[in-house]
Amino acid sequence: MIAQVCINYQDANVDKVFDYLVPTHLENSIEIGKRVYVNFGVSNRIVEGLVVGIKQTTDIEENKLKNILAVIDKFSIVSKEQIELALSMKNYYALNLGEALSLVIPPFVSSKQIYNIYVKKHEEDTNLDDDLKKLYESILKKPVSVNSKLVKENKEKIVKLFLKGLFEFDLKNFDTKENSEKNLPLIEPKFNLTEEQHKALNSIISAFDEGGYRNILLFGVTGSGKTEVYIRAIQYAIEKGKSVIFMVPEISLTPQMIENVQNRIGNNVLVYHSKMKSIDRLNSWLAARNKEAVVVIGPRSAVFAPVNNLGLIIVDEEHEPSYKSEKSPRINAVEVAQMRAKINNIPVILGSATPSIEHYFYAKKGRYLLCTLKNRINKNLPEVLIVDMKKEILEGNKSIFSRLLLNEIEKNLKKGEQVLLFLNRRGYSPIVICRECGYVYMCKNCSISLTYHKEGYLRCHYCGYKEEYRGVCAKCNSRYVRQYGSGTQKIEEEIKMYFKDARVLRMDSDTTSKKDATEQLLKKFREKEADILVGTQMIAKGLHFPDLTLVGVIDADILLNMPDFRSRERTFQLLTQVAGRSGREKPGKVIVQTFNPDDYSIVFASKHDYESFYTQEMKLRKMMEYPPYSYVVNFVTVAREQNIAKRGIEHVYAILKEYENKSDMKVYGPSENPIFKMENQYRYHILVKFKRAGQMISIANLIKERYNYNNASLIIDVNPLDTL
DNA sequence: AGCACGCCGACT
DNA sequence: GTCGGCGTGCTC
Repeated sequence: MIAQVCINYQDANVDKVFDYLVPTHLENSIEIGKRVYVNFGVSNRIVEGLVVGIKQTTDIEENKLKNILAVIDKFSIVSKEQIELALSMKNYYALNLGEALSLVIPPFVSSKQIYNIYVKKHEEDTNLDDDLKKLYESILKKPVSVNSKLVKENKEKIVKLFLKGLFEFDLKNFDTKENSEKNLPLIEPKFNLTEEQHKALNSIISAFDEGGYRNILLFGVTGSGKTEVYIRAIQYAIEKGKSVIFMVPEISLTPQMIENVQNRIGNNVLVYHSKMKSIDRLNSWLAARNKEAVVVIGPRSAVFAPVNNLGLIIVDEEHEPSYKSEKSPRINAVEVAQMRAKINNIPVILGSATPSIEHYFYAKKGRYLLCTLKNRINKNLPEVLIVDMKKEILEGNKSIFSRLLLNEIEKNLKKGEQVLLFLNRRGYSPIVICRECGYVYMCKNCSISLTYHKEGYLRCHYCGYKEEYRGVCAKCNSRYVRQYGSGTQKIEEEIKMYFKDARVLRMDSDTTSKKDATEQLLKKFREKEADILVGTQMIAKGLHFPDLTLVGVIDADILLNMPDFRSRERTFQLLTQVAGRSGREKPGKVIVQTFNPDDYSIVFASKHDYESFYTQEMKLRKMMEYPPYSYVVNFVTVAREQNIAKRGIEHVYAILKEYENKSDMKVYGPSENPIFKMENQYRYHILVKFKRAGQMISIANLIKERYNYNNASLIIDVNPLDTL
């Protein structure tokens, strides 16, 4: 028997699978997904590896083949399917094998309280040296975790005992939640599906019954009842004994959704996300693995849940950027969901009110199945008014608020209805400048201006650097220092000046950093203890307030002016989303303030016209050869010294040049990154557009393999959402 | 990651 | 002549 082992799976550099001979006494305990000890390299040092495959024969010469020394996990910590998924990710994102595997390895493996070293079975005459015996007895009495002091100080002895087959890793014995599960009665809805919902559900069900990998784009405007379609699809799958993974962009903003699903599906609903207590997370992990058919609901990481009999994946708000990881490995959970669906031969539902351009394109082309929900179930869409802020200024209004917005706020306050003011920028003002010498306060770690916070400090919104604000220019000592632009703090302050009696709440990452703060704020607003809610991105999504009838978008241009080809798509999506907060139960209004009142993303968002936006945007994408007309990879080199980062990108460029004529690609750069310096590291990048996905993957992997300038690290971002 | 191999400069 | 710098490549 031969085991295929990934060496040091957390580690980056041994990026290969190695064959090892399984000695007969280990044949019963070895399994895919368990970790093992093996000899590695010329000096035969003992390293940990993960079994990723088992086979009967090998091409490796007999004298080179080494033995598995010990199997160290009692049960396999990753499934065969998860390993397959990791291999798909490795290929698509040009990752190291180790990086890819670490995504599917459960976090409890390194948890102190949960995963421990145990004595496998106690034998009296173990025939051990005195100090080994001492350690053995100690662990026999009290099992220890990998991170414990005892293990760290006795690394070699522990390994020796493992090699003797005396130890194994296992879960700590604790009460599983099984008994405390409440058997609440299921709540059945009082309403029937609309015709559109029926049609969508039927398409989903027949795709499910047919089997096979299939993408279904569920394009439903806000309030058209997508959730109900999801729930019925989940019910259907569960009845057929299949599990479902239900992905949501952010768990903290979807408590109603979770509650909804739990009320309808019952005990087999598992929540799974990284902010859970590790014991709760383990419970979900175990249940996912042990139960026949479950629903796992969670954000990005839920796509890796170890469920059995996976029959359906649902991605809600498929267009949300939070599905993409900003850190390496830069995976996109939507793409990973597709990979997993493909592996399992099952359908994946992508739901959105504003589908990503690429996905809608594929749906229109027939590559995806398209289901549309056009009608809002109860009410009509809010009326959206655009205010040209250039005109406001020309006509003498220099305030942040347009006259129209102020008027409408006043009306709302009189009626006792609520207002939401949206500005995608926190802090007081994003720029502090000396009017004497022109100095702009910059972060000392990043090429980013510091944002003034009214608590009296300046903060970098990229690395978190903070310094005291003294009101004196750091360059010329002038007192003529001014703050420019506005963030949510300023909006809050100014709106209180205009409406002295209004009760104003602010919700941004500064006011929600404490635990439960988000819930508290939303509860206050829901119970009408406040009239106006000022906030960033986080108030744009999913919230439902019956008395909220006015939404003001203070500055619609922030996203629009990002140096990125998706800026219009983002703007359209965000405007549509935030507009959807208004008038959910009564007629509502939305006022959009902008300096670009004619930009099609703003115009079509105000008309709730996705189709026209799509058509217009596609013209641009085609002309500029952006996705879906190309596949984009961003290569970034990062180093503490500028010229080292530069040299790094030149290496990448040299390799790219070799392939430029052999494949259908266009190379842009090298150039400095839009944010050149970040967290004290300089960054250069090259953007490459490929005509074919296959070529993108092979070139990205080639660059990864051949890039060997170790002074500057290389980030490969496949399908980047932005290039900052 | 380690470790060996190998191909050049500065030394007893 | 050889000792050792670290660039390159391999580890089942």
